[in-house]
Amino acid sequence: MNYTYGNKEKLKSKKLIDQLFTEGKSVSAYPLRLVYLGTTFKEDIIAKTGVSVSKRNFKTAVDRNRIKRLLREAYRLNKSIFFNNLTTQHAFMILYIGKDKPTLDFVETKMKILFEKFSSKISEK
RNA sequence: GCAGUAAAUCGCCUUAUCGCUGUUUUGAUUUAUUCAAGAUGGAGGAAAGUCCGAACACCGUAGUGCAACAUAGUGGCUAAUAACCACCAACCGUGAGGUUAGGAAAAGUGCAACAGAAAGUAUGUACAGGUCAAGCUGUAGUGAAACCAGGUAAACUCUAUGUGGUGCAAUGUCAUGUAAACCAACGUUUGAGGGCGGCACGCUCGAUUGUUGGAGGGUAGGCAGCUAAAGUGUAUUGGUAACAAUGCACGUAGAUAAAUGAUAAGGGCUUUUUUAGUGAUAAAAAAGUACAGAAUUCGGCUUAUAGAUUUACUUAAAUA
RNA sequence: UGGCCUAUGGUGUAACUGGCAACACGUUGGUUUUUGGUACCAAAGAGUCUAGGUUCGAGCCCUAGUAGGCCAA
Repeated sequence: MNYTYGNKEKLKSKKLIDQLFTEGKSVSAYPLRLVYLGTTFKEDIIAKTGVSVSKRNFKTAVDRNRIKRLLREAYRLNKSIFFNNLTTQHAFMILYIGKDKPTLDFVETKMKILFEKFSSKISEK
């Protein structure tokens, strides 16, 4: 089992992010929302993932950092389950849409629901 | 004891598991960095607001005049400031103390609603005094201000002093692209047009050229800048103080869709309740544990902040 | 990171050089109409984003904050 979430797996290219938001599709499980796009990149990994929280809903940087850390933590601990069946490379962006501060348990359960929705949607096609 | 004033300090801790990131050592490799293992660093008193002042970088070494902006008691301190320190003055407070944009109204211009006879182009109501006569004198009345006039400069202005501009998205460099390329019109060595100050003069570059339109090609990532600094702590000396000098010790974050975390357990601290005790206090339970996240770097200021600690000082009324 | 702007009834805007905060739409009530709309008449509704200061007096001047918005490769 691999619980790491290193620099290579983070979504950092501005170009790719722009492409993701213009061409990507999304699924949501409130208060989370996943934007995804099948692409290819050089590194030998299956997915690049980023995380985002709106400044509109959380004014202070401390709250935003806290939520982004929780999202990353939930992704890190569960990603091996999510990508068992995934064969092609993808870019992901996870957005937090809610307005209340969550706990880790809450985020984990929601994220599991979110990726179940995603994988069922992928396998339909 | 209660209440208050001033200054200063701290602002959660420990362990376990799983992670993130900088530096470095060893090993492996596809020779480009990547991977593995080890070692060792990793948010604040405000990191915030961006209100002042600098360092540093570039633009034309940035001259003169006008304009614009800022500051305004005296002295000191500093790299520098509008910050800081001391003193004087005015105002507030019983007091310890606090606040101050605190130059000039005999250079000029303006402003003063309502009320009032009159707010300067000066003028006259009532009562009393007074006179040949007279606002000639006093008081009252209106108002923030009323009779040899004053007020207002956080109104224009004057005086003194100061300010070249733009900011790390500065700037350099590598990569990509046949790209200051190509087409059309107009202008141009008789100087077009530009050079990042608001204007003028002056200065300077200038034919591999300027403006407008058309039709297009790329980049939007990497590296440097980047963290050793007017550095931090401490002691002594000088100074009322801000601060300065000297000695000793330490070597202290560098991310870039943006690291510095998550979870669990335990312990502090505060408040409330219950129980025991004459009481100081002890035990148990519950709740709370703030404001807030580096982004080129420093010195100040301002604002937010649960709670805790220390030192010096004050006493009008009220209580013991 | 750096720079700039705005805030006035429920909504959109005025308020000159500091001197009684105004207008339209909307709201409420009345008249007209068989009823509703239209039209006409009347009324209520703010103390100017917050806190200080200057001034006799502040929406206006000054300082600090709050909220919202804009620009820059």
